Amino acid sequence: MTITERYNFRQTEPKWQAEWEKRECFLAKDSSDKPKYYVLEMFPYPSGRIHMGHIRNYTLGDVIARFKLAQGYNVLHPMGWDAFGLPAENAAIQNNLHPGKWTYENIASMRKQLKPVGFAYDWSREFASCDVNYYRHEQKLFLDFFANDLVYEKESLVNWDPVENTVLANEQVVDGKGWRSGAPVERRRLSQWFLKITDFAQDLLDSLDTLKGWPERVVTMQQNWIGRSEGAYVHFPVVGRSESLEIFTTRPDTLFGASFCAISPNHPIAEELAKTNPSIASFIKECNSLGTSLEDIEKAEKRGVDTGLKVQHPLDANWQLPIYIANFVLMDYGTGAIFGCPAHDERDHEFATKYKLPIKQVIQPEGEVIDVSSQAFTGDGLLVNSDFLNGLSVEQAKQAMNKVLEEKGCGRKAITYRLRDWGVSRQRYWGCPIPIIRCADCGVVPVPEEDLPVVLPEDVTFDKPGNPLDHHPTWKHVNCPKCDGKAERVTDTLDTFFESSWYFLRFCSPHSDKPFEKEAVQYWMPVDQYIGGIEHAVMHLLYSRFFTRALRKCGYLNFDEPFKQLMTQGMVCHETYKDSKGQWISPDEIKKVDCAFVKSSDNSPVVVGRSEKMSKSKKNVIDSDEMMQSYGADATRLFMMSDSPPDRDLEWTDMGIQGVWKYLNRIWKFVVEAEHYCNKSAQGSGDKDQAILKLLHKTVSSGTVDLEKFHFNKYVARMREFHNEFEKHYKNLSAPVLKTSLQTFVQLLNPIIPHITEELWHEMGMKDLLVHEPWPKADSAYLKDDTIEMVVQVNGKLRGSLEVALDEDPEVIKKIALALPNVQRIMEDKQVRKIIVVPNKIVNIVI
RNA sequence: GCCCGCAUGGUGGAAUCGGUAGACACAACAGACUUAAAAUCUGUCGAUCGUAAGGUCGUGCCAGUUCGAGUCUGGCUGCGGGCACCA
Repeated sequence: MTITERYNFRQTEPKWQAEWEKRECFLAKDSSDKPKYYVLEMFPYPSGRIHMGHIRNYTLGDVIARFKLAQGYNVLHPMGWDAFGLPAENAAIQNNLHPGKWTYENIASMRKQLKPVGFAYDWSREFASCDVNYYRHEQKLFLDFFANDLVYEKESLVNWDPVENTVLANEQVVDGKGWRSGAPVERRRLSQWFLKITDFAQDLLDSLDTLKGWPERVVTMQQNWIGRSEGAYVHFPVVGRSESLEIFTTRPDTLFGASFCAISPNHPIAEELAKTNPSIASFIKECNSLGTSLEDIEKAEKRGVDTGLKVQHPLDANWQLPIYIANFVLMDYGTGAIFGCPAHDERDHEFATKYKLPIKQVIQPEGEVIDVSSQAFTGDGLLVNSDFLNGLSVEQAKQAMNKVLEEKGCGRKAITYRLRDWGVSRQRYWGCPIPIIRCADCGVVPVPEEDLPVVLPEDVTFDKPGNPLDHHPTWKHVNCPKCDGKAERVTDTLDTFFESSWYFLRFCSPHSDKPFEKEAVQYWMPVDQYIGGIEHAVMHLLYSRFFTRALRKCGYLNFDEPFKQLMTQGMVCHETYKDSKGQWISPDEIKKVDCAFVKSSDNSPVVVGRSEKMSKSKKNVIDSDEMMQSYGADATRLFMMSDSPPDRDLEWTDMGIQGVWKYLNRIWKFVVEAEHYCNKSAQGSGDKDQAILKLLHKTVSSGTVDLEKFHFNKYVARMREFHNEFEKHYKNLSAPVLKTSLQTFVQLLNPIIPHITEELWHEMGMKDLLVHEPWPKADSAYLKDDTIEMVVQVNGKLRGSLEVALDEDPEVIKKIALALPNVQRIMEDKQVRKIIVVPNKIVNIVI
């Protein structure tokens, strides 16, 4: 076998990677005559191994980067590490390793895995967010936010493990218990730092309309997350007390249908009552054992306890309502108190039925009989049993009620948002220290800028629970920058979403001694194409949108939206397997015998399960290194791109990667052979030349559109279609047509399989690198057809087809269609009622 | 519980604006080459009736709009993502 017969990726791939690096093909220049293009994939958490989900994410970005490079853009395509986070601390506890050591070792091994895939990254811009040179700037940004009134401190609820005396992440609460101690968690108040994202709620909502390049579902999810609602605050005087209970409602129109008020278990009144009332205290304790996760709270059975307290109806002094403490009322939303109208709200209805509270109908839909005792009616209608609101529509009633509430001084119209301010305090070591000092005399004192960075101490221990920064013997003890008296650092670190909210700005000028250079950000931002998982649809993307607004307020930049276009990719899945004992087993522990899988070790039968997201727990992870070794980067890349569209899940299969590998060899063999054929001075026929040129230009034209829309799987299919046709006829082409067609074909494949195409380009005797070649352009002269095929239907059913000139007269088409034998046969002697002609597409005869 | 998606042959998917359902592949089957296997090449490949021409059914389920629905509307079912301290 000669070298040209089989493609040797083990030699080729490293060779061209070295060449690209040597010639600095992918270094982004901070100024250029070319238009700029910033393509970014969500930077990875350095968990230790590159998995297939990473490879898919980065291949998507890489194909775009290479395509845009060829199209003549100045491309920025960077890579870095989202390196702070909980897993590093867990590893530290388990293996007695420093989180920093663990993290940097992981980064090194992941970088080593990533390089052989041949991504067109500008590696000179790489950084890890746990580098002091990254987080020192983050501290500066925090201080600027502080100075610009975007930071404040307030008490909020956390999950507390009473045995370990530690704050737990939601993930660390399993069935209401601490994951290590097994102790039931408690909700506990803790003073925490918050960013005022709600200052921008309306703007974050309004600007979503401008994000035309975002998937609609992500926009909808953000809209719902921000959750603007118009309603009213209403004061209910508490009977026998001087205070009143303030509630928020979106349905002031139903105020005359009120039958109870409910407050959160964490409402001040509830907590006060708990001090003297043991049954209330135990109910609150039970509610608190649910932890802080909204999901758990809302899934739990709706329960309440009567406080014994009564409120007066704001519009009728003789009407009293009970106050309940209810487990579904959240302290974080509105005022932590609601009024219940069971007839017109499902949750209130459920609650009222359970505690035998009155259900009073106040809305009557027109021309419909309803029974609110059995089911809440939430639709539109006219107000009844409601004093001055009677006869009004829901919308009119809302306005009328708001007006009266305001006049009587017992309420006011208000707009609220579901969005809450962003709590950024974490009681953990492996994060960016919050640069604040507490002084007994001066209070809260920000760390002076010249004292930055506040560096994480290296000498920490993880032998006891809680925050090592808090335990550290010396770190937190400092002198107050104002009065020089004894003071303490805040030992909380920032939420890791903080790092990922501005890293895309840092990539524009990663070596700057400021957070970023204004000019560089001005030039590169916004990110033209951002790519990552749908799981980040709300939080990360919303925080980043908030950050640019906050930075704008601080004078750092002058735009609001960081990501012009967004692509959300699906997961990488694999079949799952279980052995005869029902234990998960991995794909490399099994083998195929007579169409069924058995365990390699003992030939026992294996149960094949459905395809699921690759995860360690289900043992269906395919190692990227193994694929690199067996099939190489191009094959892995091609498989990633050719099967599923980017936003859907991709199922990794052994057969699939093998098929792609075979195809790479077919490309190799074909191009090499055809190239030889060029030199045999082939004599082509004009007909075949024209036909292949037509197909070639059509392929270039529609292929370019596919790439622009990120329809990579269709793009690959189109290339194969062209290849199939080309391979059939290449021996009948003239040498010049064969040559250009081959070159264009190789070039079109380049963004997806860059190594083999670079090698073929070289084999074809081209002097420069293929990555330097401009993207091919389609000649419109080849794109038009003179005649087209039209389909003929009778009553919407396919009955035949006809070939006519482009834009043929509809009357002519009708005649030809009616004359078709199959149409004649179906019609028999029936009358034509109507004929619909859709130009150049279809004829439908209605009989 | 709430919010957001998705569902097309044995499998992954294609169908640009409501206009030929199944492009391009994978698997399978048959054949060629081979001592044999692999590789490669050729052919078949939604179901069903029919010798064929051709017909009927078919895009998770039930309705609806339309000359025409995978695509639009309403109602379900199943699966997935998110729910604020996993990243």
